[in-house]
Amino acid sequence: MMKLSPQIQSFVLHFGEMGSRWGISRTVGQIYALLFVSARPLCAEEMAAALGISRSNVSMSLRELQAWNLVLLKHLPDDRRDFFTTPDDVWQILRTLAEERKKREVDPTLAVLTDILSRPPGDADERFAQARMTQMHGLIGQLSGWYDDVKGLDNARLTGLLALGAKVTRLLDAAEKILPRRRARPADVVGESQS
Amino acid sequence: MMKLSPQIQSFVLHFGEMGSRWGISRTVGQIYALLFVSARPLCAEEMAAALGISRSNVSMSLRELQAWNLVLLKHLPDDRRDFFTTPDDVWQILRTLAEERKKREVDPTLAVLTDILSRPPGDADERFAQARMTQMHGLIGQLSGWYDDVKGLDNARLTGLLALGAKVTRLLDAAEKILPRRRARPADVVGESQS
DNA sequence: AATTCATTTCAGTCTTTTCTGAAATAGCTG
DNA sequence: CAGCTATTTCAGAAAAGACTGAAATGAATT
Repeated sequence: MMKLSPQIQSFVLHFGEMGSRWGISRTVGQIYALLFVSARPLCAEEMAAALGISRSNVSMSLRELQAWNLVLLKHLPDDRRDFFTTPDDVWQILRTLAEERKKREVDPTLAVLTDILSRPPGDADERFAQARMTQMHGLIGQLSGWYDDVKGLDNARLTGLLALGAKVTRLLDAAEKILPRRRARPADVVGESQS
Repeated sequence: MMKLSPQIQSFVLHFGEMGSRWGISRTVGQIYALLFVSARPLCAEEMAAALGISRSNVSMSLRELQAWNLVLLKHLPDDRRDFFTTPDDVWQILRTLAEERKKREVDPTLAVLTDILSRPPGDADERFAQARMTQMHGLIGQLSGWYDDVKGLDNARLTGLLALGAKVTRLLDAAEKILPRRRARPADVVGESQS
């Protein structure tokens, strides 16, 4: 069934499991993992053999990976078959993943919230519910804005940003002392309990 | 089945759908959404009625939400029933979500990678695979480190950090000019294509 | 210790998702 | 265009997951 080295097999199986925790199927996760660690592009037949799954399953899974932009189609000279790889810059992979997940999860949620909040609340319960949704909308909006701001950074700057981490706040604190800024709009901070 | 106002119903149904895209079931998503927008704590019976699902399903879903630390158990005076709410600080909810997802997804992956990379590679293919896994390990390690660094920040600082966004890099660039730092360790940047 | 009310458990059913094999499609090549 | 070879599609089978009702458990009250 699987003629993979134990190490690669562990990796592939783990990604299969993880796939289930995300929205993707076990097979899609396994195929991605396999391509990721493979030294050369693979054709569908090879993947089916390596993972012990049907040819048609590979076909469907690859289609899904392509929809996620996680996989690259290559053509070898004098070979009609389709070969596949993953992009090799892991930072780029991260960007793609973030972008796709935002598109599928964050944006629709923001849209639903915006729509609901545009309608006037009926009774007190609805007014409360809208207040809560406003908080959530504010939070997601801020995260989304931060992401848009940061997604264009190149690898070096991204690494730098991460390395800086919480140290940034020293600057913020310093700035606060010098020019005390007005607080964030109430709607965005309602329910704040820590601080 | 559902005697909820249209607005709340939209919200609840959307979270049900989203739940499926995550590792959680539709029902768990709906219950969470319902509690989130509810002005007062709800008991299991009420949730079952509002969502048109069985009492036992509510019980199991609540158990799962508790495992995620996403829900709070309350007791009302002179009432034996268990009532539930969500924490009301959305930033705290975000922290909890991040923490739990890290625990379930990131940490196990890091463990698997560490284990595999501790074994000596056999042939050239395994050497390549390990190089790839090293890249991934480096990336996840950096993200994980950043998270650990940032997770303790209070709401105000977190907001500030997000608001700053990419602007931080100006500082990084400035620092770069003044004291040109040595590049990140090769293992962490192999395969870098952008920059 | 019997009653009442709430929660949990779980075996079985139902639903949804994933996977397969066979057939259809597509694209070369002679 | 006939013959290959590779890919895609899709109806149904298989597997996984979610949900229910009934029974068990627990906890408070009389």
